[in-house]
Order: sequence, then C-alpha cells, then structure tokens
Amino acid sequence: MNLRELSAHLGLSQTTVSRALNGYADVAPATRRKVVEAAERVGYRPNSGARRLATGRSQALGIAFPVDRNLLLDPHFIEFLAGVAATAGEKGYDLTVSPTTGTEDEVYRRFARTRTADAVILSGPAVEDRRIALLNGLGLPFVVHGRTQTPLPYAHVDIDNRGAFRQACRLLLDLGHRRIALINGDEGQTFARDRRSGWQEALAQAGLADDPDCPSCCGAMTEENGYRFARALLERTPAPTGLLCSSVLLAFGAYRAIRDLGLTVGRDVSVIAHDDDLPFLRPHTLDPPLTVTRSPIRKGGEQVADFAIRLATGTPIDQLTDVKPVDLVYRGSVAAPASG
Amino acid sequence: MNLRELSAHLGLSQTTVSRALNGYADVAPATRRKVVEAAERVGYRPNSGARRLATGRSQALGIAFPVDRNLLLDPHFIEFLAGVAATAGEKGYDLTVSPTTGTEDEVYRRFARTRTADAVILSGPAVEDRRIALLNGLGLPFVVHGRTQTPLPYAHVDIDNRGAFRQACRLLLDLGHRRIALINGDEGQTFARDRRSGWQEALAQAGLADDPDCPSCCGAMTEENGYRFARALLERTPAPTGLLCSSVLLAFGAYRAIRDLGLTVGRDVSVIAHDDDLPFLRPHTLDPPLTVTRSPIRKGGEQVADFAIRLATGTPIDQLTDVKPVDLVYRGSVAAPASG
DNA sequence: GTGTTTTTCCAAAGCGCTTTGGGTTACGAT
DNA sequence: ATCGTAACCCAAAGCGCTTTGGAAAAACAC
Repeated sequence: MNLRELSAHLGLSQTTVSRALNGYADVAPATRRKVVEAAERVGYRPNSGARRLATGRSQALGIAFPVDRNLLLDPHFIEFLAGVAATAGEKGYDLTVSPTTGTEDEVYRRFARTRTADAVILSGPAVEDRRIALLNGLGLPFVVHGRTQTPLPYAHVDIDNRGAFRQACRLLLDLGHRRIALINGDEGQTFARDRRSGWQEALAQAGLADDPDCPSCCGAMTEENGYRFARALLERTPAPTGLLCSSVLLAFGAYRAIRDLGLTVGRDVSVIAHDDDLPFLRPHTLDPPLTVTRSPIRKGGEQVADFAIRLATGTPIDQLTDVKPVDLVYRGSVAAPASG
Repeated sequence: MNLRELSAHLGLSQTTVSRALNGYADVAPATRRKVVEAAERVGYRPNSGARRLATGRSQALGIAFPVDRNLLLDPHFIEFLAGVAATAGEKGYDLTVSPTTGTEDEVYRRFARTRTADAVILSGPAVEDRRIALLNGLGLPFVVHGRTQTPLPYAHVDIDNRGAFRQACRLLLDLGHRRIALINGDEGQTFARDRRSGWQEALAQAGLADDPDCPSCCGAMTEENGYRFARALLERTPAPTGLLCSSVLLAFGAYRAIRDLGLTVGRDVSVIAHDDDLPFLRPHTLDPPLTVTRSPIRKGGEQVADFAIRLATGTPIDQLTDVKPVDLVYRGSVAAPASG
C-alpha cells in the first residue's frame, strides 16, 4: 500500500494525506483523524527511499564500526551502541553502521555524498582527532562521544573522567595510601588521557607529583592486560597499595593477579575501577565487591543519539554539549593500607 | 555532483552514464572508461534514496538489535555484528540495525513495508521461533544464524554445536572421567539445546544416560553465572570431575569457583568450554590454558552477511545453508581424573 | 550497393514521496 | 449581497536515479 493507493482509498489527494500524516496544520482535525486511522489500519508506511529522495534527509544516524579487532572498546562499544540504537529507534530513526578498518574517512565521505545519514556519531575520539576536521569539511553534522582537542566547537557528550579519577585517587590518599598506581586504557584516547590527568592532579595535591612509587601503565582494556599490568606493578618494590583501573575488565585481571601473588584485595591492595555498567560484568559480584566510579555507557549512547537527531533537525551546536558528573561507589575493595 | 550534472559534464546522456557505471553491456569500452574515470575524479556517488526508489532495493541488510539487556549474547553479539558489518561493507551494502525490546515483529514489519532492508539477519534463534513464520509471511528474505525447528526451508549458517559438545564430552570420557557436568547457555536457544544433545549423546554412548552424577544447569552466559553454577555443581557429592561450559565467560567464572573451593583446574577438575573467539577473552591465557571447542563467531557473521546478500540477489535458498564443523583445541585445563 | 544485424547511445517514463503555489468553500464583517 | 479572511484541500512539479523502447550509426552479409 503506497500513498497514492491510500489517498485513492480515502478519496483525498496525496497532498492532504501526506500532510495529515506529517502533522501539518492545514488539515481539518476530522480529516486527519480519518487519515491516521486508515493508515494505521492498512499498515501504511512511507517508502523510505522515496522519502529520502523527496526530503533529502534519510531519517538515519550513521556510525562507523571499527571491525579490526585491535580496537579496545569491543564490549563497551556494544553497550554504547545499544543506547544509541534505543533512542534512535524511539524517535523513528534508523541506525546505519558502516564497517571500517583503519581510517574512517571513506565511510564519512560516503555518508556525506550519498546522504545515507543525517548525522553521524563519533566514538572513541583520540586526543587529536583528524575526523573532526574532516566531518566539518564535509558539512556532515556529527556528535562526539567524548572530547578532543580542537579549536572548533562541536557537539559532544562526555563524562567527567578527570574528576572521577581525581576523586577516586583522593579517596585512596585520604585513607592513607601513598603508593597509587594507574592501570589505564590506551592513552591515545581522550578518556584515558583525562583519567590520567585526574590521577595526577590528586597525587600532585598530596605532594606526590611524579612520585616514582606511583607508576602507571596503559593498553587495551582486556582482562589479560589487567592481569599483566597489575602483576608487573605489584612485583615492584615498594609495591603500590592502591590500584586505579580504567575498566572493570582490567580490574578483573588485577584481582586475578593479586590473588596469584598471594595477596588479598581490600586488605593488601585497594582497587578502584571505572564501571561502564556492562551487563555481563557486575563489579559488586566480585569478592570483595569492587569500588567503582560509575557511569553507564549506555546512557551516553542514548544521549548521543538524542543530540545527533536534534543536530540533524536544526538545534545549534552550542546547545548540544554535555559533560556528566560521575558517581563514586564505595565498596569492599578499598580500605586503609596495612600499616607498614 | 549528481547524475545529471555528471552526464552534462561528459556530454553524454544520463542513461549512458548510469549504464556505464552499473556495468551494463551496451556501452562502448572507451566510453565506459571515460565515465568511470570522471566519476572517480569528481567523487560522484549515487544518492542512496534515489537509487532505492528507482530500483526498489535498498542495498542494505537489516538486523534487529535486542536492546533489553537480558539478552545473553551481548559480548558475542558485537563480534557477530562485526563480521556481518565487515562483509556487508565489503560488498557495498549498508547495515541497518533496529532496536527492539521484547518482540521483533514490529521491526520486521517495518523493514518489509518501508523496504529499508533487502534481507534481514536473524540471530539467536529459539528452538521454536515465531520469527521464521513471520518473515516468511512478510516475504522478506532472511538468513538465520543458527537453526530452529520448522518445516519450511530457510537460509542459515550454523556450527555443529551438537558434534562439538559430543566430541568434548567424549574426550573427557576417554580420559576416564565419569562425572561430567554441563554449564549451558539459555536452553530456549537452539545452540544451547544442541550442545546439551551432544553432551547427552556422548554420555549415553558411555552408558551414562541420565546419570544423576552428570548434572547440568543453564542460564545467561555471564562470568557470574559461571561462578554460581560451577560452585553449586562442585559442592555436590560426588562432585563432577569434568565441566563443559557453553562459553569462555562461563568458564571464567568456573575457574574462579574452582579456585575458591581450593581445587585446581586440570588436576581436580577438567574444564572445556566453547570459544567464540571473542577478542577480549582469550582462553589460552588462562592458567591453565583452557581447552576449547573453537569457532569464531565473527566468521559466522561474515558468512551470514554473504548469504543474505546472495539471497537478496536471487540465489535460491537451498544453496544457502551451511553447518560448519568445530575444532577441539586441547590444552592444559583437561587431564585424566585423579584416581579415587 | 542493399538489406540485416549489432553496437552504441538516448529521450522519456516512472519509482513514491514532499512541497509549492494556488483554488474552493465557509464564515463573519461590511 | 459583497468582500475579506481563514480553513481546508488539491494539481503538479520535482527529488536523482534506473530502465524501457527505440533510433542512429557502424558493421556485416550477400
């Protein structure tokens, strides 16, 4: 059933039916009701291609999907994507994912030229990210999940990574810890860089700036790396008594390392991690329950999608920036350091 | 730059340019070369909406994205999706994901009516899956990742789950194990049901059909469940000496449980898991390295996408079914049971 | 050289929708 | 009765592409 058939069926013109369905003012309430009802009844849905062609807009959000597996975020990405998809769907938008290996330039070029997406979502921004300039140049609206260094204004939603890790580190310091190590994600990405800054700020405030007993390491956020990093850090002398992990997956590995070394989480080593609220990794089920800075990454996806749609429909960029504060959830993995 | 401009620029008709670009026979090689070159140079890309409208096909694959988090497959799904996206992209297809909560009917209806996707991908089929009938009724081509019970023929790619778990169980039996437990995924899903069948078959062949000392349990494939299930199983008397896990994540939890009970993997308890080859969970890095039945779920995604595109372009269904054998990779988590 | 086929190209007709730029009709005001 | 103004509706023009059904030109057969 298409528009022509539907309007013939109703004895109205295509124009009127179209306008009734799209909420224009100049159609009588009674007519509109009839139209909407009939459309509902026969299950009319506008052909997406035709609508795209006519309006020039695709009612779709685009996102590049890095399929090469070296990307650190796999388990986080899906959760983020779930959020994006949820609100996109809710607002009648499709979500078009395009695979990329290496550079995403080609995908964005295609989005822009074929008008396949009205706005694109940029995730995992690097500290200096060429994509921003590219998208600006292409005139393709975009919103960034995270932040980056650029003079240009850009729509984004982020969490206060720096504040979160400053806070987490301060908690350990206040408890008396003096040797606090950071197990970070890839520091080419802004979120990791920010967390490092937060950690450093707290240390500096405690007079521990660049203290060699407060080491750090970074890399892909896998369980395996968490184990390796934690193990390496804890085998130093003196060993750190506090561990800040950039993801629960890393903390997972850290727990394993701590156990393997005959130590006990919460007694010998305090651990705090950032929790993106992945459904299959629940920090409170660990033993002892893991203290976290918590911010559901899915929520981030939802807000990014919302911003992207608003951007595509004309909301100015400066109204589309948000940086969410992060909660610190105190649990059993943290305690005062053993005296001595 | 659109077709009209491009053809004006070349001094040719739109028809000729279009046909040249789309590989029709009736355009002189020299002309074609000129056209292709010019298109390349000016970066011409056909408007996707226009093409959809004209051809009736969208050059897109559709997939429903279950955003309610009770879905077991989260980490598996992304990897599968990566495979789908990769080959879709390679072949010039977009991938449209549509969120669903609960039933996916509405999404498929929409795909069908708006012609947003030329074919859809069905993942995580239940043993009896209403979606098959629905899609058949809608006339929307689809390919299933996995199998289901239905009299209708349908395109699918699956792995030999039954054979894999039969094989794994037989290995343990051959080593002398007599109490082998199964920690399975949600048995409403076909893959889990098939694995159970394989386990049962091997047990039956060893004369252990329905042996009460060979218990099983099932549920979402999380680390947490792996821990709970393994712990419960191992606290029975007599305790099983062999554990078959439906995912590495479950095995992960099982390892933790085994350790917590003061037991040792490979010595007191042998563990085998199915490995979907998730990049952030590497079974060989566990201690001891985990024996697995291995089949990269990403490869599955790639093949599903390939089938879906072939289906959309006219390949008959009966040429689009495949069930891949599964390798058993023998590692240190398996040994003969302690005598006694 | 004529007739026939093949090769190469093109004009024009859609695909199904939105939107512009009027028309009608109804109604209150003059 | 007449005019002006809303309120409601419509015909027709596109959006950018593909595809049908030729036509013109070139190649071939005799």
